[in-house]
Amino acid sequence: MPAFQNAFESHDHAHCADDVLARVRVIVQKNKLRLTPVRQRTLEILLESHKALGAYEVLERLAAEGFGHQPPVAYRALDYLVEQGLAHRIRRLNGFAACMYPGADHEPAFLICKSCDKVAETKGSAFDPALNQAAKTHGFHIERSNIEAMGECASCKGVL
Amino acid sequence: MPAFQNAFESHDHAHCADDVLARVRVIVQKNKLRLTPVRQRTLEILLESHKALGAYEVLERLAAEGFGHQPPVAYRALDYLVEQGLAHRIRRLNGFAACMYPGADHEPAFLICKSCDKVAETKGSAFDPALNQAAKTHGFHIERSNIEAMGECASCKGVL
DNA sequence: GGTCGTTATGTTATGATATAACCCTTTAAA
DNA sequence: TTTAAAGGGTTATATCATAACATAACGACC
Ligand SMILES: [Zn+2]
Ligand SMILES: [Zn+2]
Ligand SMILES: [Zn+2]
Ligand SMILES: [Zn+2]
Repeated sequence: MPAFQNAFESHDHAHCADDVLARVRVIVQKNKLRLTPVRQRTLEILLESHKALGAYEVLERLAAEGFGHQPPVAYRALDYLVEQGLAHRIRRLNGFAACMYPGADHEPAFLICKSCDKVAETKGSAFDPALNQAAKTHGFHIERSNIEAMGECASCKGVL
Repeated sequence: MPAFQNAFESHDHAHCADDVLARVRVIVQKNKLRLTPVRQRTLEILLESHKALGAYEVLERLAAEGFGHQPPVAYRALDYLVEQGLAHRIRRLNGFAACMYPGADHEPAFLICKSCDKVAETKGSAFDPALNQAAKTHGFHIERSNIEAMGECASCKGVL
């Protein structure tokens, strides 16, 4: 288990990203995933920063590197990563972010800084208890939940 | 306080919607809101069902009733309702739903049935404790949070 | 009531996001 | 080595959202 990295603070991000990639490689082996060149590069691009990227931003990068130039190229790679739990979709930003806890079987939740646009993923493992309670009351079976919190990170708050 | 209505079960929805509208009227008075004809109709349209509506679906309805025919007409009315807390945006569905607890100062959370597309809003009042904890760890100040849970309602599960 | 800044509502045009449908290539299984 | 399934490229189009501008209604004030 890696040391906790605060996405909002400056840190050795190369190490931070490599660490995720190392865990991804294990999962790829274990689950016999086909992490093809486009998919691999897409994941690496997402891992370059703690910001969520739009599909078209990813596409630009891929195209510049010799992959296809059309939207489905990016969407397919991104969708695959999301399906495999290696990336998450951040609806509020119409964007995608690499999963920081691949293989950890968690309900993703995100802290999104409105000032610097960085995104931190939290590794909660279960659903919000209040949500669970509500589901029970409604007779509803939750399969997936998405939590996106908007606010401001400490670094940005300090600057203001 | 109105009786709890399970959005997924059949119920006296006319009463359910009227009840919300009654509470909206109080808020409009109290906060001196300008619930103009387009805005009022937009809210009523959202209240017709427990499904989230896309902006263009709302627009179609408004246009048919003599209001403007262009997207900004719908988006402006919807954005206003959201700003005033009378409606919520459901990012996962690219849609909007009337707030079922107007004036109740709550962090909205939604249960979305993948089969019948109905949406139930829960009246949790505070942030997810795990999310709060994560925010604390990250030195992050949460302003708003959105919780959207996908799954299946009891009615639909029974049918399958 | 008339003046005037603010808010509201309509328009046209465009931007941004996402998917459908098709074709050929690669992969891995029989 | 044949063959079905998955991948990756294309063109075209669907869907969602906003920018920019013009006119009309409102409301505070004199
Ligand atoms: Zn990092
Ligand atoms: Zn920040
Ligand atoms: Zn109802
Ligand atoms: Zn249902």
